[in-house]
Parts: sequence; C-alpha cells; structure tokens
Amino acid sequence: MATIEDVAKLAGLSRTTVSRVINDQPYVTDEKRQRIIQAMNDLGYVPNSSARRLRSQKTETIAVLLPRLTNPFFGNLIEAMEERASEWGYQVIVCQTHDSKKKEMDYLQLLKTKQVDGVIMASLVNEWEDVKPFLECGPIVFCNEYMDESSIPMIHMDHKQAAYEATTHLLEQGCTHISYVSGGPESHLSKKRKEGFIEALSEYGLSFQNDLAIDWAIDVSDGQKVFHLIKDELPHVDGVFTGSDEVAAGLIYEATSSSDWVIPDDLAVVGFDNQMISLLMVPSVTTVEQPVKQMADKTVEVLIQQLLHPGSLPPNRYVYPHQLLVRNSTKRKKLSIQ
Amino acid sequence: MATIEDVAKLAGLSRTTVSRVINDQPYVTDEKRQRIIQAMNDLGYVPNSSARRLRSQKTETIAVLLPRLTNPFFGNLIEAMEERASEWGYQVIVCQTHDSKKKEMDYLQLLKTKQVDGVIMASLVNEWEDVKPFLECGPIVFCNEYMDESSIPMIHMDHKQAAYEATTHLLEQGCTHISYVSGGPESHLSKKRKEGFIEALSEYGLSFQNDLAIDWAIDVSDGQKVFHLIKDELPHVDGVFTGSDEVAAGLIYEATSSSDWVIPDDLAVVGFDNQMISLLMVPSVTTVEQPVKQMADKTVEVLIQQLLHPGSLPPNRYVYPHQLLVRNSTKRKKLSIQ
DNA sequence: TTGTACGCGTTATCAA
DNA sequence: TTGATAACGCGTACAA
Repeated sequence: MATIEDVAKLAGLSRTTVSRVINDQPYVTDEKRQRIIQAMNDLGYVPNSSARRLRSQKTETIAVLLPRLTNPFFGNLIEAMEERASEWGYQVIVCQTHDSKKKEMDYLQLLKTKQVDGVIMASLVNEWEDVKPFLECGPIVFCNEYMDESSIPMIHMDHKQAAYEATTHLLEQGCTHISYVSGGPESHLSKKRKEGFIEALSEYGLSFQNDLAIDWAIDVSDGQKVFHLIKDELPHVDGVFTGSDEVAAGLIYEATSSSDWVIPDDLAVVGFDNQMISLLMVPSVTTVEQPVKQMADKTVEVLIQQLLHPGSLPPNRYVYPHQLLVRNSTKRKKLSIQ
Repeated sequence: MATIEDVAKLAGLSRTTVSRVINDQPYVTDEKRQRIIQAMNDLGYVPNSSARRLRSQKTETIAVLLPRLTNPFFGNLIEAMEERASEWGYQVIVCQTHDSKKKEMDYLQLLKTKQVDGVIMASLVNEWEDVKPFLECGPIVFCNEYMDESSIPMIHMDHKQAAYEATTHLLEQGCTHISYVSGGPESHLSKKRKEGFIEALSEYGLSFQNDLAIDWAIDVSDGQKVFHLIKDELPHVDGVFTGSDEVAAGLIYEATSSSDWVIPDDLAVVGFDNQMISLLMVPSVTTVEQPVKQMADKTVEVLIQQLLHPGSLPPNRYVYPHQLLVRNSTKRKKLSIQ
C-alpha cells in the first residue's frame, strides 16, 4: 500500500504539499497539484484511515445500540439512520444488545476506546447512572427509548399517551378484561406504556390485573403461545394490548387457524409500530403508527450536529406524534352496527 | 483521556512495561503488574483503538454490503452475522448499497482505506472485474450472491435449482401462463433463478414470455401494483413466480381485499425466503426456505479464518440446501380433490 | 508558496 | 525482567 511519503517522492515534493492536495487546501501551484494528483493515481494511493483517526481524534463512525435487528421496527430505524449518516460521510456500526446489560456496556466501550465518535441508544437496559460516565468520551443520543432523569437529547413519541389511546379504544369497544402483553426487560419506555394502559383502565373504573399480564412475548411465536395461554387459562380475557405487531400477528394467526375464536368479537387485539404485517393480516391489526423515518433522521442529525459543533447544546426533547390506526382486529360487529 | 504514558508515570514505570500488562505478556513482576493495574484503574485508562490500529494494521472490523435492511432477509442475515462476528471480537459496519453501483464501490473503499479488515458482499451489482482489484487490500467473501467467474469463497444456495422446483410445482398445479416477477438489477443470482425458471418451463414445452415478466417489484406495495397489472392487462396469467415473499404477500393481499380473484385457483403464487409473513398470510404463501443463519455463520467464519490465517485458502464454495414449502397459495382445489 | 520537524498513542526491537 | 527508541501514516505549527 502506497503512503503519502511514496507519493511525495514520486512527485518530487514534500509530504506536506501532498497532504495539502489531499485535503483541498490552498497554497499549492496548479502545476504541482497536477503532478501530485498524477502520482497519486499512478500509485493508487488512498489515505490510511487509521493514521488519520489517530491524528485527528475523529473516526467518522457512530454506533447504534438496539436489542435485535430481526425486530422490523429496529430494522427500519437503522436503515434510515445508516442512510442519513452516510450522507454526512459517517459509518454505522450495528450493536445488538439482545437486552443484555453486559453487552450494552461492552458496546458503550466503543466510545471510550475511540472507535466511534458518538452513540445512538435505541435501547437501554442499564441504569442511567451506569451510562452517564460515558458522556465524557463523546455524545450519546436516545432514540425511541427515553427517561425523565437525564438531560441528553431524546427523540421519541409519547408512548404513555399512545398506550392510553390504544387501551381506551379497546375499552370503547366494550372490552372489560384486557390482557397486558409485553416483552423484554422493564425499560423506561415500557414503564411509560404501562402507565398509559393503567390510566385508561382507571378512567373506566378498572385496575391493572397482574394475573392477566404476560411479560415474555416479543415475537410471532410468542404471540402464538400467548393465544393458547389465554384460551386455556384466561378464557374470560376479551381484549389484548400488546407492544408489538409481531406478537399481535402471532396471536391472531393462532386464533384464526387453530380455534373457533373470532377476532375481534371474542378477542380484540391491538399491536404497535404499524409494521407491514399489521396491514396484511386477516383480520388487519389495529396498531399505533410511529414516524420511524423522521425520528431516525432527527436522531442522526442531532448527534452529528453535536459532533460538528462540540459544546453546542441541542434541545433535549423531540417528541413526535403518533397515530392510532383502527383496523379490523378491534372493530367489533356489535358496535359497528350501532 | 489518559494515555499509556500517564499510566506509566503514575506507576513509575515505562510505557513498554505498561504495554506488556495491557497485552497479557510475560516478563513482568507480579508486584509491578499490580501497580500498573492499579494505576490503570485510578486513571480509568482504556487503550486508544486508533493508535492500536495504526500500529497493528488491523481494525477488528468488517463491512457487510447489502441492498437494504428493510428487506427482512437481509435483516436476518446481518443479525446473525453481527452476533457471530461479535463473538470473535469484530465490529460490523452496515453498508446499504440500494443496488447502486456507485455506493457499492464507495463502500468497498473501506477496505482500501483500512477502515475494515474484510468485506462480506451479500449483494453485487458491479462487474466482478471492478471488484477484483480490492482483493489486494483484504479478503472478500460472498454470501447469497454468487457467480461462476471468481474463485473467492461463496456461501449460498442453489438458486437455479430452487427456482426450478418452485416453477415445476406451479406447472404441476396446472399453471400454463406463469408470470416471472423479479426486482432490482439483474444480478448473477437473479440470472440463476431465471435459468431455473426457464428450464422448468421448457420441460413442460413452454418458453419464457417476456410480456408476462415484471422486473421492478421488490416490496409489498410493488406486489399490490403487480396484482392490478395482471388483473387489468394480463388476465390470462394463472401463476406467479416471484423472488420475494413481500411481493407475493402484497399481491395476495390485493387480490383478496380488492377483487374476487381466488388465490390459488385463479392465480397461484410462490414467494421466496420463508419470511414470517409467508406463513401468516391468508392464504399462506408457498415459498423457498433458505438456511439463513447457517449461511451467515459460515460466511463470518470463513472471512475471519482468512483474517486470522492470511494466505490460507478456504474452499471457495459452500452450497446450502433449500426447501420448497408448499402452502395454500398454490394448493389448488381441483388438484387436491383428485 | 513550499518544506522541516514534531506529535497523535501504541507496540516491537533490541539493548541493558 | 525492564526500558529507550523507532516505527505505523498522517496533519500542522512554524520556519524559510
């Protein structure tokens, strides 16, 4: 691999001058500039990025922490983030934590070891106190996941309100025994959702019933298991709030294909995220739409602004609007006739 | 940020000795080792990865090139790859090419600029001749995408055979006017599929009809458009071979929800990849299963082996078995009665 | 307008 | 068993 030194020699000039050409700096005669460019081409010279990093203390790379890519929500999120980051010339490192505290901390180390300039956390399982120290090494921005204690930038929707609306909708449809189906660890975000769920219940004179709650469902096959659990052990349940379209889809699939339960009349179901699957299911799934692309774009933008203008303190909250999409998995016949 | 020098000073020893402790090398008294470890903890010292890279000429990072993450096939692929790579201590950079020749070349530059040690190409739109020169800078491994001209390692299934079987299945169901629906650029892989499609047709005395082919469909909404195109302009089509479960799902959704066409009797449909969605659709979608995780694991393994043992030439073909999963989108009633 | 010389933080070599 | 020193490749004061 040719180095800047080789180019300099071939062009009969100094490293400095070559460096000037590489970085588009002034004070180089056109003639010499040409000679250098010629030499670079002849040698197939490309600047060594490790050396540049060491010199500039910048990596032009960011890390995105998330639980798992197979969750389409995070797939969409990182797709948009990578696209946006690449426009700014930044690379994106994928960091799947699988909701493990240890992995999350390991990936945060990337900031300390200067492998990345900044970090986007789209998931958070550790306490904020444990994450905070890393801020000394570079900026961190939250996307989707959020909390009240910290003052770093957070881009997200109002999950409490969204859960409130979805639950209220179920109650309006006449549901009286609603199962709260969630998965993964109790994150700050999932707490918010639960708050909204409980608030809606209480307005209908109901309270949270632990025996109707399920906290281990994150994907389609879990959704299938959930249905059987409800059918066999909680047959009085007539509505399901779940934070995942995948879980909702699995549940509906199982109900439709292996029982005579009718969705939504025997069991109304709401999902979350407005994944493709929620539209394609029969019946289609009532869900909460998130402006994923906008949130991803803004997150990258906020992070990169901090990298380009260190010290500038961006606003720390960007709350995006959501929308409850009412579909067939909750439109009960008795009501639509009314 | 503390450097190795700071640690050395605090411990009253030399950089060299500190370096030895960091890298678990022998020839350091236990007492001094302890003193150094103590100093590192006191200072919160972490080795600077840029400096290490420059010194060692290694990045412990690989790049994965793919068209787009929102295609769940690639989401699953990279999920498994990242997991496997992280076990070896490697970082993964996501590189979405969006099927652009330029972006593909740009990302390959990561190899030249030493930002990554190796590259996995899960998509290929440029000619092999244009990619080949990058091999001088580090190993490249193909996954899913493949071709005959090159001799670098390729991990994939037999797409020609898979397409042949899927098409034969449609023909056995009595289809006589099969539309070939594909998307993205003509890659080496898509050529293979087409060969298999054509071979199956020819065994039934049929030949490829360009007027029944569609080459711009890659996602659900394209699938919806495809259905209307067929209904309005190619109503004699009675079967669809498509290289994507998403396209198949969109097509089936549209047929079911906005027409009186019956799937599979009026139109039999096969997808590809065995995505969750192909199972959940009503009717469920006949598709080809790929052993994604095994392929991803093997790909990472082969690449890292090349990094750990430079010069070792791994076998250049790993062909994984596929499986045609026959579901309701092709099980015609007339035949199941026979 | 060009070049000299130093330092970014590590690790490998070699001498002590 | 330890340490001084020289790279790794680049960018940039500063001097010319």
